[in-house]
Amino acid sequence: MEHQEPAEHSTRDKILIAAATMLGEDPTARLSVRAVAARAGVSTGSLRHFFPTQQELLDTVIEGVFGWAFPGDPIRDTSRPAADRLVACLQQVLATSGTGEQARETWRVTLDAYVAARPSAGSTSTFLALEREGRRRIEQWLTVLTDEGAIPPGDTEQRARFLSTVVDGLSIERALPTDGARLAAEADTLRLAVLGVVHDVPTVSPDTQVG
Amino acid sequence: MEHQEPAEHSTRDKILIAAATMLGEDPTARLSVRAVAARAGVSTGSLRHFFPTQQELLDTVIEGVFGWAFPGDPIRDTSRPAADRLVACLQQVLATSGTGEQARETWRVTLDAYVAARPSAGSTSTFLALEREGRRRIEQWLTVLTDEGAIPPGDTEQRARFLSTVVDGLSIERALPTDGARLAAEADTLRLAVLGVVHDVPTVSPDTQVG
DNA sequence: ACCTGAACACCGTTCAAGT
DNA sequence: ACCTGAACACCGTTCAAGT
Repeated sequence: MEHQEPAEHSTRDKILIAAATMLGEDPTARLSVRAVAARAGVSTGSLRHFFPTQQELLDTVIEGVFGWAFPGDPIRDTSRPAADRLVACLQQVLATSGTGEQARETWRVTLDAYVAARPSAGSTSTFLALEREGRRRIEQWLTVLTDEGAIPPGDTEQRARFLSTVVDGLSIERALPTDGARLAAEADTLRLAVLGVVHDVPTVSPDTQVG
Repeated sequence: MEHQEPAEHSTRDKILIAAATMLGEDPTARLSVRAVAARAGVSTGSLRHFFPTQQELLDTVIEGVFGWAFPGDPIRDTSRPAADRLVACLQQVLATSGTGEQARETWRVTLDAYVAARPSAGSTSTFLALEREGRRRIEQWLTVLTDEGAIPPGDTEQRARFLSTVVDGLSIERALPTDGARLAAEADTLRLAVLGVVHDVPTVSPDTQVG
């Protein structure tokens, strides 16, 4: 493999690196235009030139952070049933929570930042951006399965939100005390969750149907 | 029942009513100090006097919105669809988590006890007992609906575990930062969860059907 | 095309001053 | 105790002006 000298970072890269560094140093950091621009050594106007909106900057940074996590996902392995593949993808997400002491540490950090004290407005928006990115990932999986016809068309955003909540629940339960049965139950729970999303049969009787 | 003249709303009430109205008109509305104060016809300083922090105002308003909901256990109210009843019961469970500062306090206590340090064997068994009791309650609801024929026979314990996880997920999300959309999404998420439990149509192709 | 920095219209919070 | 409104230190976005 060849090695390349860094030469000179582009302004855009400097901005992204500054923002990512700040996030690394403090996950609750508020990535304001002025703070990031100063850290990157560029003007706010320059930052705006590459990232016309603060949301775009945040999304780009967080997308990058998420990107380093999952290499291949099994969503397009059509030799397996759609539900199985979706379960496998969610298991990958859940795997980042770790287990036992690692799971506790993960939640300790999160809760120190957001629950122990009332979070600042800045750290809140960072958290929401992270959360949104996680949902976006699930939405992509759902879209793949919908295109396949494995999932009936419907509100993808809402379904992603639901699955995201299930993963949150399993994740916090990993950090709490547990008996032996719980670990085995995880896969079943994910299967039931996916069932809520995959099937398309109305459960209400036709005459009580909502308009 | 007696009727009472509104007489005069207190300043505090005027503020809450203004904020709730704005939220009703537009769930994504930004409830800024100045906007709410103007709508209520009071000064920003006066608003701050009753709600020292913007977060406190928001929490109080949202708590109120959540509050107007559940008196008794609706599981046997056969005039409603089974799925609706189960959703209502789960909303009751979720309601005990509280919202805003109360939700944070609930989780703070739980996590201090079980996550901050590795818990003792004694506290662990207490926790597990509480958890088991919560699941048992959900199992009873599921049994009622199964007896009715509204839910196909199946592993009730597993289903209760799943629903319990969903409630856990929603509960921890109540303690974490949130945008306005989450409130509306809670009911939808519970509905999707119940969907995973209520329907009885196999999602696998008939030839792979379980006997 | 890239970059600057001032200007604009906001924001949440604080606080001296009134009643 | 309740209420006012100015002031402070921020924020995201816009934009004329430079290179």
